[in-house]
Amino acid sequence: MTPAAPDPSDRRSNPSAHSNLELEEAMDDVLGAVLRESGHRLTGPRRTVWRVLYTAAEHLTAEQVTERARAADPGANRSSVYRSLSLFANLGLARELNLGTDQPARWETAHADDQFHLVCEECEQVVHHAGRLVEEVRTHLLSGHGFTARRVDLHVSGRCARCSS
Amino acid sequence: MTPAAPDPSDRRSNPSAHSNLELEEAMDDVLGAVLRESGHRLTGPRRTVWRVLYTAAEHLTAEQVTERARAADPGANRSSVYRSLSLFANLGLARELNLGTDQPARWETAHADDQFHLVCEECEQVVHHAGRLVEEVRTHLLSGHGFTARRVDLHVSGRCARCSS
DNA sequence: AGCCTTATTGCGAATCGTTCGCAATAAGGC
DNA sequence: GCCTTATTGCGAACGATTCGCAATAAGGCT
Repeated sequence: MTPAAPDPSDRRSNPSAHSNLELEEAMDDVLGAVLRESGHRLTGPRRTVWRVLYTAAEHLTAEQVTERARAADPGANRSSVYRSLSLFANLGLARELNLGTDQPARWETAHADDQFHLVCEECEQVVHHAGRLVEEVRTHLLSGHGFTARRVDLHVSGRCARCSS
Repeated sequence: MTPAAPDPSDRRSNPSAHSNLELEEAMDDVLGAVLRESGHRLTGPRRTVWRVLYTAAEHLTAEQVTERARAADPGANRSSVYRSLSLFANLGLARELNLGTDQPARWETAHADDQFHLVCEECEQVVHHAGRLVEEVRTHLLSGHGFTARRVDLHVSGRCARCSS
């Protein structure tokens, strides 16, 4: 039931290493393949949103995605951005994260969810942190409690090394 | 900086074991002490909200807290409930949890945060799960990365043993 | 017990992220 | 190129939460 979720993190390399054209084609290929396979259409707005997400280093709010999308296509529409984002989430291409009620949701390209998020309360930076920890949680819950984890969200807030002065 | 957070879970026992009066007095004592110590007033609305939270088995939304508060005091006000809840959170008496953008926030009495939440997607039940895991995360992050974790949120969604059929 | 100060309440209006309805548009199969 | 129908764009609607402000009541003081 869970669609293939390509991990694009390793493709987010220095753009100057490849021609823009190549990069764009590569992004479109990923998107086009997943959309076609799931019976959806590859449209302009979806391509734009996907490119924004794909080339973003950080986690973006829907609003930020919209702004950046407008840089490429001034007519980019908020509703469509939301629709694209949630479609991508359903297809396993993107992931929504909630850091708190006060904060709007953030979006990122999907990655295996055995990573977690560290938020520094001082510099407000959000970093991914890979580790086997999430995998441990999974197996522990399954073997010890019969609970099959589909999604694991580990969110830690505190102070990063730099800000601990 | 983190105020004392009494763990009420073990007091949430069968009400018939104690007189209602005793229970209510005990609840008020906890609340009154924390409020007084932090320079706040013990008011009717706060008492009502606290009792609701304290005697609730599950995690309640602000709306649910309001409903239940109205059972005790028909004039209970939504805004005041929100204000009480967030005050309690600041004082370490309560904790807000966010299970997703689509869901409104849930509230519970504070407990040591070395517990995490399992949400079954089938029966929609939310269970606490105690464990040393969160503590492990803390020490790992600190020693390995210099990151001082203040708050750890571990939220797992999937299927509980009963619903895995 | 009564008074005074000022924190807290209650009310409605405002905010803001997100979703929806629907007519207009454009993908992609034929 | 044509036709079907998924998708868009627009604005309005929604729902959780917050805010402003006048009215109220805690709790210290006498």
